[in-house]
Amino acid sequence: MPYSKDHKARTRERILEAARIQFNRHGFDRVTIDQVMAEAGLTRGGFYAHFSCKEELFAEAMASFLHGRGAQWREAEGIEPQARQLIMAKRMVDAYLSRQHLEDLDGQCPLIAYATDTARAGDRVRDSYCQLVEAMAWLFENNLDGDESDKRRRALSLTALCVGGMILARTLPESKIAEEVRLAAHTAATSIWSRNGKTEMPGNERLSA
Amino acid sequence: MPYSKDHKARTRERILEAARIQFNRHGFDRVTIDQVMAEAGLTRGGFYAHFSCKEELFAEAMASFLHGRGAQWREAEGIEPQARQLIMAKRMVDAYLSRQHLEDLDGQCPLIAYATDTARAGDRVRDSYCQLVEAMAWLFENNLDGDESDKRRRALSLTALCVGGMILARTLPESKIAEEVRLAAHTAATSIWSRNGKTEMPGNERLSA
DNA sequence: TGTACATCAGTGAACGCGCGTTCACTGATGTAC
DNA sequence: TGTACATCAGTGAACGCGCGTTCACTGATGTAC
Repeated sequence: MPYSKDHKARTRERILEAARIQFNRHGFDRVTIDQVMAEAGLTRGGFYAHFSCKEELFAEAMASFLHGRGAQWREAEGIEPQARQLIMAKRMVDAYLSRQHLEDLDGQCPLIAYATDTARAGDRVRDSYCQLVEAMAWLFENNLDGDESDKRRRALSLTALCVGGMILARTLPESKIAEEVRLAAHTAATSIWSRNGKTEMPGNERLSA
Repeated sequence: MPYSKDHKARTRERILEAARIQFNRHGFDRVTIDQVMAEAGLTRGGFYAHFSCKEELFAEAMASFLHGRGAQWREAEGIEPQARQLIMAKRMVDAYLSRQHLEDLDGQCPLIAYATDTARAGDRVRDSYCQLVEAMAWLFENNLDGDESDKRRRALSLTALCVGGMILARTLPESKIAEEVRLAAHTAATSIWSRNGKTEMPGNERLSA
């Protein structure tokens, strides 16, 4: 057994991290395998010893966020999943919708950067995306007050608001409105996490169909 | 002057409509000019008599939505911009977050389908995107109650919630959670449009920086 | 301790393909006479 | 009314380039003896 046991595993991690950053910056289609491998200090040919195809790399890079860069981020922001207190949900919302997070293109949450690419990709990629949504919703849900179904609903709407607000702010040209959207989303999110108990139900039958 | 006056203009519209649909389905990078032109009943070479490059086509196709397919959609949903009544904001929210809209990939709002592609494109494309955001926020703003700055804020957060909820619902694998997100976003949006007066302000100084 | 060997992570040239863009040409149409 | 002509929207072959993927090879390293 040449090379130490975890030699290949560490190389794989390097490729994944390089890929995650490149995909964040340029999107799936505009990142080449050459680019990723070069960024990881390797050459093209070695790629297929680690991944079966480019799309698998994408799915794995997205999945790596949760326990990699995402965990660092949660730690830095003082987000402890098990805390189970309202203050934690607020901290999440504040950090997620912060200007720092908006500007940190390399470290940004994949839910923001990969949405459209994922919608057009295969099941494996979409499953990775789904797991991140579940993880984010879970973090919110476990740190809200109220009855179960209401907590779940509010957690999911917070997720939609955080991700949606950041996607818009990132997509709009750097201007007044991008900031306005981010801040408006934050205000609305603050209002959702601080409101306990019931919210109005939609009255449109098409929606509950 | 061979060909009637508006002959070329009509051809251009055909190309734009074909492009809008193809971009909705497959995204900017995966749509070829061949594909668009064939869909419009033309051949490759004629393209550059109408547009200077592929990205210009993208910007124009997005811009064409507002007065084209988007106008049809608003009409079908009974959304009259000038109505200035709360019920109109509700109708917008209901229609935007409806299952019909989610499933109508070809007619879907570009804010949902083009977000990530736009974030990586040039100024012209981003300006088109910005105009659509402004238009949507304007529609909300003019149909809400409350003081001006509060209306604006709620209009922008409704926009973020509608777009974000739909992007997530579209990106997640077809499953329970995709529906949950869409419905949760709708519940939260309903709560925002029906709430008049002040909402809590964020308490984090970083956000107002 | 030192040497030969087997393993396999990584290399880099090559393949095949498709795409954006260009350009010389065609042919349908409105107009001048 | 009919014909020759000018215009220019649209054609389709060709160019140049880059990318995902393959594959025969290299060479660094741990192990057996």
